[in-house]
Amino acid sequence: MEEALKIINRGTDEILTESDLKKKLDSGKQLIVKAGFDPTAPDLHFGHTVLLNKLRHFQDLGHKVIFLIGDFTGRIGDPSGKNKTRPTVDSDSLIKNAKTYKEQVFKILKEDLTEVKFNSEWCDQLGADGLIKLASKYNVARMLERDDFNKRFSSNKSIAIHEFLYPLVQGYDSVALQADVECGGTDQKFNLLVGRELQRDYDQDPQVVITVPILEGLDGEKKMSKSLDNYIAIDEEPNEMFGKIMSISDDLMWRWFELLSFLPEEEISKLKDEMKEGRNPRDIKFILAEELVDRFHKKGDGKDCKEDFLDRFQKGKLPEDIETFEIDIKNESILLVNLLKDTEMISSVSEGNRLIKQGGIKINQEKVVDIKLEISKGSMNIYQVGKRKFLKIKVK
RNA sequence: GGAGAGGUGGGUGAGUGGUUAAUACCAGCAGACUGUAAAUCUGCCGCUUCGGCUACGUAGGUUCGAAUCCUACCCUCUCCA
Repeated sequence: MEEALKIINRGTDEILTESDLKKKLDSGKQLIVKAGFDPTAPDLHFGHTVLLNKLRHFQDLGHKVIFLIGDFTGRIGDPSGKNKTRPTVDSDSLIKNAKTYKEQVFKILKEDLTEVKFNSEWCDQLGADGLIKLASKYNVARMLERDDFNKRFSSNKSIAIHEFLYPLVQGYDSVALQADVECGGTDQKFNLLVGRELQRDYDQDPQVVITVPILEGLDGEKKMSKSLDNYIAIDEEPNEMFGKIMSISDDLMWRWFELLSFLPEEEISKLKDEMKEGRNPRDIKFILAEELVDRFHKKGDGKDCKEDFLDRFQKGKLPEDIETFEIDIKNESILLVNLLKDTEMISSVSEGNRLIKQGGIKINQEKVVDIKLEISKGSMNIYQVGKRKFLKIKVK
């Protein structure tokens, strides 16, 4: 029991309320743990895993997780309302997205203790009547308690009416599922709490709300998200994943240790001490990168990536597994920049010219200096753009 | 319903008839340095068959010449009712 609480506590921001949680755990029954996900973004990234790990902890304790895809909520529209109406997710891509989710999510969650559900299942039946009834359960003053609503309201920014429906519908999900626990990011706190209120209204035992911190993305400042392109997807190539982890700042590294690593807290503070005493932060970042690559690929991959990384960036070696590309040309030779563009190593001729001027293109490890370099038919070389892009091209 | 503000390159945002492919910042990219794809520094940062071409909400118009002026339309925001 104490042990269970400790596991659940790690890495959470808040538990509301801990005494409720204790009670539920004490009851001995299998708890229903709910978490909602966006139907439009099937690419799970590290940011999502903070939450998924938390769900997994519950499963480890034998509880059941409901992975809720908010297809109905998504249909209402974009809350920030700035752009045109958000394209509605048609049922075909919905099914596809759900499938992708499943493939990825079970890298972390246990399949037999997970149920995937869509909230349209019960929301569609609500109808206008139901929605009105639901809306009557809450009031504007309380809605305005939500921080972002509050800010917008007091600074005269627009708040669309339907935005009020979001928390309500999300809360109604908890009612429909009779959730015991709901987990979400700290930015979801208000919505999660509405669930508690509504459940009480429907004579249910209110859910325990658990919030987890929001993970900062590669830039180290903004929250990790696909739209900001500062994310690492969990199905990213091992070397790519490793490299991206190595590219985070030394400061951000500690935040990631805290939120993503499974290392015991004592170990982490030991590493911090070691760095203060002069251990190279790079080596400490290696530990993090190895652990995460191992987790999302297979054990041992992390080590391979590390060796590869050292070879490439320390010793300047070429990577071992360079892809080979064959291309047919009409004439006896082709301009280097055109060749690179055709093989999509660069996106435009202008970019290529620029890279050559800056010394960013190499053929067989040798820097290219001539913008007008021609590559002749029948050649086979290793081309390098920048530090990371390699391709073996055979010109036929 | 009335009054007003504004829509500029991936983002923020200057520019109000002519060296303006468009200031600046951020992001991005390359190079140097480094025990890291950290930090820092430097450079680049529309496309091109290198002749040019296409760009400042959309469509027209004025002009030798417009992102800058005019007209219409679309969109966003603010204030009053």
